[in-house]
Amino acid sequence: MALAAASPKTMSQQSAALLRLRELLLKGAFTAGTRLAEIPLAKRLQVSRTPLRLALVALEHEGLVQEHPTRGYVVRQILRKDIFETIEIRGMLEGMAARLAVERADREFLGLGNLRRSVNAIEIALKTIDTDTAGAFNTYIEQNQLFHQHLIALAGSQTLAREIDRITGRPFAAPSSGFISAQVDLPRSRHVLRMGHDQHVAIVEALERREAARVETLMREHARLARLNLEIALDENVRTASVPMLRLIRNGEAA
Amino acid sequence: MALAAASPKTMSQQSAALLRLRELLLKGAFTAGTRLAEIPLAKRLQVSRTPLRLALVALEHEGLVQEHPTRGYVVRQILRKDIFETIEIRGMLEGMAARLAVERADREFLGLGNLRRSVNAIEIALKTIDTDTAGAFNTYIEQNQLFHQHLIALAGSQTLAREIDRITGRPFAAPSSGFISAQVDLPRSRHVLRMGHDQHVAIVEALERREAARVETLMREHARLARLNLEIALDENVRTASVPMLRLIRNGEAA
DNA sequence: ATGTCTCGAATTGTATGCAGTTTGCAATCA
DNA sequence: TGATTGCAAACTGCATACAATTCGAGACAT
Repeated sequence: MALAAASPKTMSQQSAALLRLRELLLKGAFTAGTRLAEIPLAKRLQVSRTPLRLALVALEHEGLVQEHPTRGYVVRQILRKDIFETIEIRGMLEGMAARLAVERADREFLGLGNLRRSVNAIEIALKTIDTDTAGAFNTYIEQNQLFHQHLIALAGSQTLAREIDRITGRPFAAPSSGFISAQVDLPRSRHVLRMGHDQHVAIVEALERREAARVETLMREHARLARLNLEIALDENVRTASVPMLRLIRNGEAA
Repeated sequence: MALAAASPKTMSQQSAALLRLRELLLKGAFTAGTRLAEIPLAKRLQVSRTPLRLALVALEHEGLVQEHPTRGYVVRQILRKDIFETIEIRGMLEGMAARLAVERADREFLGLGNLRRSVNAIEIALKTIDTDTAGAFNTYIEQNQLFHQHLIALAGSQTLAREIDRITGRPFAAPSSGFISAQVDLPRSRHVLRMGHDQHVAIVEALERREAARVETLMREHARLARLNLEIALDENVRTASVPMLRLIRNGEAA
């Protein structure tokens, strides 16, 4: 076999399976609860069953699939509740990161420049939001991601960074370009961008002043924008055709 | 203890490998950085390489082992810094759990009885701490674990419970019987028990009064006792013979 | 003596065969 | 008609063989 045509370098089959399967899951290619039969899935991903198995174990720890008691793995269903809680957890962790950044007295915030750059870029983009809505959204998503990355780096905690990474990978836990840009047309979503920007400004200010408790609270609240976004999307019935991942969401209790 | 999730009847080879290897790692059977060669390890764990591999993937996500870029897995080294950060994260998450417990207005805290029972049991045990030190320690460890479990259950968040479980499984992130009981003879450690108990009392009180912010802060601080414990152990040079896991800890930066 | 290159042994990553279960279907019975 | 049981197909979990890499030892050149 070894038809590694698609991979640029020599990527292990396991990584290939992991990446491709994760992408499929996040794209919502399966409905919640679907059994992931190994043989057809292996064929689809162009790997054999062994590396696929390894990928499934990894994805279980990422919370995207679930071990079926008697039979392999199934696509994990995502309850709204789960998403909201995950967002809240992300807020806690990023809040902690912001606090740690302040508490590290050793560095003189050399990294604040990066944060300011992102904030400025968003500020400029937002001025043209009515004429170039898509562009403003794209800039926001891009620079927002950088903002968060830099802030987490400032915390100087490898451990925390890892955890945030894990959480952020969960569906809808953090703004993803595919999801957000589906909402470009909604006025309410535009307003969310402005709110996010204003929060960024406040966060940078709090960091400058070394206001640890404040910046922690601000980051927590900032994370909750993801919740607001999701609620808007569900309210407005964003067509699931453009965001098939939405189909994974269930309202009620666990089924 | 969802970490011990396994079917009692037919334990899969994978679960067996996972449990036994985790135990070995947490016992400090390997020094940090040791390469985990598959063939001898498989022999030692009485499983074949395939399930062992799956267990290693799982353990990587738990943070106990690390993938070597070119060659299998190595035992992850634990920096003091990592431990302290992990403890802090646990405090954040448990604080969130306590807050959620308060915020859930639907239940009338039916579970507070469990918490009170644990608190009372510890209270009684502490009265005999000078005559039956070991017994008091054991009771504390046992009931403390229950206390935390019940509190987390009160939060009613499966997602959060999972994350806390993950974090708690990390070495030294939470009081473990093997570690704590090695400190029975230290007066400072006895004092830590009393502090922990006093905090439990305050936590229950805050829950009763539905003081969300207070209980969150209390839980955070409560987690930091684990840090204090570790520092005492390192200060007093608790013999690594009795807690070989201590050998995994390194002080400096990543090596 | 030090550094580099080559070759061999050992180890990992992958594929696949096999056995034990589970599931779905169908036939039988109430 | 509905439920139950038995059977066959399919699938998972595991072990192992095979191939591709990597590491180390030793020789050779500088």
